[in-house]
Amino acid sequence: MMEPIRIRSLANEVLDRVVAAITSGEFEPGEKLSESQLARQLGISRGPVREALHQLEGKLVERVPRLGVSVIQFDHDSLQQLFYLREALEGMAARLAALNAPDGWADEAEALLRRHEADIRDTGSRAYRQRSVDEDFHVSIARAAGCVNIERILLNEVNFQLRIARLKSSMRPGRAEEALRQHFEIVEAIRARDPDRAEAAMRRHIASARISTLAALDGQAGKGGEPG
Amino acid sequence: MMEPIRIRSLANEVLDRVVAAITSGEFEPGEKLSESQLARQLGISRGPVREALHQLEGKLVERVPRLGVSVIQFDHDSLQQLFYLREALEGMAARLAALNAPDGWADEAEALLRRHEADIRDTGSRAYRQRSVDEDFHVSIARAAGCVNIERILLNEVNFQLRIARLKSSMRPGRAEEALRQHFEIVEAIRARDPDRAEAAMRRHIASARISTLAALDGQAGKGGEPG
DNA sequence: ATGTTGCATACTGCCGACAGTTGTCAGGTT
DNA sequence: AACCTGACAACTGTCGGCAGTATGCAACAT
Repeated sequence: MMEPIRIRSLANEVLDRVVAAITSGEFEPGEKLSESQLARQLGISRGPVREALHQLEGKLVERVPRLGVSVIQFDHDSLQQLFYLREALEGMAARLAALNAPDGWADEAEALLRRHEADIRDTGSRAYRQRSVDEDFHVSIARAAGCVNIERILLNEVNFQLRIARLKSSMRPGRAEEALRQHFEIVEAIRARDPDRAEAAMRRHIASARISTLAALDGQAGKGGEPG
Repeated sequence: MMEPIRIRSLANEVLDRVVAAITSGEFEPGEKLSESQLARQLGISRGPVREALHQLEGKLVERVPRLGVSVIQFDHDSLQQLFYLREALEGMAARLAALNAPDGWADEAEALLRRHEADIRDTGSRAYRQRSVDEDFHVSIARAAGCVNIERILLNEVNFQLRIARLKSSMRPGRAEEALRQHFEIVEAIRARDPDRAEAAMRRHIASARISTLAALDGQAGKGGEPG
């Protein structure tokens, strides 16, 4: 098969690596990232590194003029705001998916959820796989909505920040099953072509995820304690 | 008053100029922007120009690897999607504003709307001033919401694209008055601290703006005709 | 006439280097 | 001992230049 050759610039490569490093916890929140140092470590010039870091500004890193960039930090407020943003965007995505999703979409999504269901039943370790499936589900809805703006923001901003947040807060027992039920509700509303119900179901889902995640974060924050 | 000195890099300066040039129609949609040419015209190196264009990627310009950037084009679909994005984000912003806005906010917003009302009554030319006031109103709500994520996206993505769209479609007679009434409804809902009503009012407002704008665009498209 | 090949031009992606600025720390001062 | 001072190191912002690639055009083959 003659697949088209993917053109990957160095800046793109650096972008992927930095995103992976931050979302995997290799770079800690608040850590300062030096253009020069990264360039030396990667064996390339500062130009592509600079480009990649600029593309992540406001998403995964913060910039201070003449001082450089540092990995964003998450406090209670900014995490709450991230969930509000998700509720708005993914709610609208679910609404548009109910209107625009292709006919076979609901069946495929349901198959995905069945696999997810089996995963939860089989293995007690619900850590990574479940999160990956969960991401796939939400990404699938964003694609089905057919709105490139929303899809881009969810992919390049929300998901990245969400992965950082997930590094810190573990899931509460029972939350996976609850989320799965809500996912089924969303798919059914989209299958029924009911935009109001689809948006409402998605917003309930995100809202309960917000409450659960913030509670988990607060519990861990109390356990870990803060310096000072 | 000791205002903080704004540190402006060349890249920032270029960013502002390019945004102004695109949103004022100096660069037409689809026009190719050459890094080298812009750098020569501005009398600087290609570095800052490159940076600025990268920051506008996906917002005001499109990039094709090894080919460069060109000003984004708006068809019916992408404009509709822009309004869906607005409806989601600004609806949530209105909801959060109803919850978080400081006490004096509603009075200030109402004063802004009164000035807007006077403008509409006094002058028949509702072109620029009205649009500026309209922008101020929506920006004010985004700020009052206290959600930096939503505020940033509205400011750096939605508003820019909206200005391009406004270059092409003129307002229908009576639309300004309708929009003003809807603005008052939104402010009243926020003053009453009623998040459901605030979000619903804002979404009705954006939805009617969407219908009006798309109708105006289609009418002009039929008049102008398309090549081919 | 149509399609292919080769070349000239302009541009993007990338690099190494320089100026100005910021943070740090030794050394001296009060 | 605490504070100020000045130099050193590292980094960001910017620049000019080089290699590889895409566009347009002319010459050639079919």
